[in-house]
Formats: sequence, structure tokens, C-alpha cells
Amino acid sequence: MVDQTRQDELRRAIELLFFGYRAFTDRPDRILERRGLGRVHHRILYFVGRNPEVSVKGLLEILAVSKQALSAPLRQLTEMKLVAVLAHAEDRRVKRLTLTPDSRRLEAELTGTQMRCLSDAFDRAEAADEAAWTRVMARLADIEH
Amino acid sequence: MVDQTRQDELRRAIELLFFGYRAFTDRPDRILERRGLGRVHHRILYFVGRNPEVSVKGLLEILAVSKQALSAPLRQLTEMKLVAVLAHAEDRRVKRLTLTPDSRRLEAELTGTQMRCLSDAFDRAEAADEAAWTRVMARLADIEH
DNA sequence: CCAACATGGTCAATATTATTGACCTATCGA
DNA sequence: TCGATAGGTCAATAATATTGACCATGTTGG
Repeated sequence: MVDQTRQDELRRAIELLFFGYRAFTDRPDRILERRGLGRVHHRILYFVGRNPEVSVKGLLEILAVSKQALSAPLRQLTEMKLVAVLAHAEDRRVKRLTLTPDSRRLEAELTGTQMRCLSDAFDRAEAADEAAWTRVMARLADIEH
Repeated sequence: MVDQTRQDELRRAIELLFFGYRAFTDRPDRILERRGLGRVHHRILYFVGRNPEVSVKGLLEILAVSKQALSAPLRQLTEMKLVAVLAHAEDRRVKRLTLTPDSRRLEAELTGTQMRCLSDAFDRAEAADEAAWTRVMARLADIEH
């Protein structure tokens, strides 16, 4: 059993995560909306940017969605020239996905707003607070399902 | 301009928030699925539990969704006797929403898994880390839109 | 060489979660 | 009484996601 005070603290943490995440995704969502894109497209652009030459399968594993859920948005992005598809030299089944100059700019804009959110939240804290936040989030992200 | 190392740190923070939030919502989602409920229902139960006798309008403001988006899940919950609706004495237009004994148990189960996630992430950290995490998240949640 | 497997793609049907707009009732308060 | 507020509902639409059933192509081990 956990005492009431501790439960209240943990409930406050739950709410901070809920409201914090909502604030964090709000601006990129509105930028994307103007281009007719959604949060999926952002996630694709983000992880392709972070993992240049990633395969479709690799992207599926990162995003943890079905291939059908990825297929349509990815096709849109390639048609809009926001994702470039290169062939793999050794295994010609595999695609290597990369950003284009255009999408590098868009991705930088989207991710930039999120970096600013976090940067603002960190800057007013001590550097030690940032390190502590990172340790806690790493543990949270590491829970096995 | 921000230097490359700093950008990498901030990108890592973005990913921790993404993967952390996903891990955090995974277990409740699966518990809810067995009952044919979704994340909306959890949010309703959570905030009704936290704000006993909240009005429908109050709930709409917390959740920041349209009343149509709230209406159907809330009706389901009241029909399943998981939300009780009391009349307001002074203003009979207003409903006061509360949990029932049944939903108190369900809510405790759902929120319990999330409290355990956070508790695990905090416990292995120093108490100071928890306070730091809370400060950073409070700043993040506080961004104006 | 060929069978089995892996990578990627697509169609169909379905479900959930959400939106905006238009309207409605009931109640409250000046 | 009239305008504002609280709550509800119908309709149309959209985005995001699922599972199942296929198919084409390319690789690799026996």
C-alpha cells in the first residue's frame, strides 16, 4: 500500500505528463494542418531524418504500427517529394528512405518548435534538472510491455 | 543558432517524451480494450475522479475536446453505471458528475498501472531527480498555445 | 535450381476518435 | 420576457488505425 500523500504526488505526475505531452504536440500539429498533413507524417519525417537510409521495415519497428497504417502517408510524402527513396546496393528488395532538401526544412521547422518547448522548460531549470529529467524519462521509456 | 551537440540533446529529449508517453499509455489501453472502452473513457474516469462533482462544461474545458466528442463516451459510461449524474441544487441546468463504487475500482486499476510506471521511474532515481522532473514537466505543460 | 523466406505494397472492410455545423430543450438571471 | 448558459443530438466528414487476404520481387540455403 502506498500512502495518500504519495498517491497525490503520483497523480500530479500523471497529469503533468498528460498536459505536457499535449502542449508539446500542439504547435507542430497546427503547422502540419496547413499543409494537409497529420501527426503520422511528422513522425515519419522525424524518424527518417534521425535514421537516414532507414528501410520501411525499420521504420515500422520504430513506429510500432501496421504496414498498412504507414503505407498511405509514406506514399503521400514520396509523391510530395518530401521523402526520397533510394535502392539498396546489396539487397534490392530494401528501400533506403531519406529526407529531401524541402523536407529537411519542414522537419527542422516542426522539430524546431518542439526543441524550443523543451529548451524553454530546461533553461529556467538548472542543468542538473535537465539531467534528472532525462534519467527519469529514460526509465519510463524503458518499461517492457 | 543552437550548436549541433545541443540539438542532439534536445532531439534525444523529444524521443524520450515520445517513447515514454507511449510506454505510459500502453497498459491502461490494453485493460480498457478488454471492456470495450478506449482512452477517452479513461480520461473521463480519471478527471471525474480527480474533480468530483465536476460539470459537463468543466470536463470539456479540462479535456479540450468538442462536446460531441465527449457526449457518446460519457453516455456509455453513465449507462454502464461507471459515472453517476447528480443534479445541482442551485442551478438545475448543471450536472455534477462523480464516480461510482464500480468505476472507483476500475479507475484505481488503470491509474494504478500508471502510478507504478512513474513510481518505478522515480524510485531508482534520487528524490531530487523526481523534484527536478516535476519542475521541468510543469514548465512544459505551462506553455501557452 | 528451387523452395522458402523476407521485403514491400495494395485492396477491402471495419473501428475509433475526432471535427464542424445546425438545431433543440431547459433553466437561469437581469 | 428575452438573452445567455448548460446540456444534448443528428449529420456529414476526416484522420488514424486495425486485421485479413493477397501479390510481386528478390534473396538464400539445401
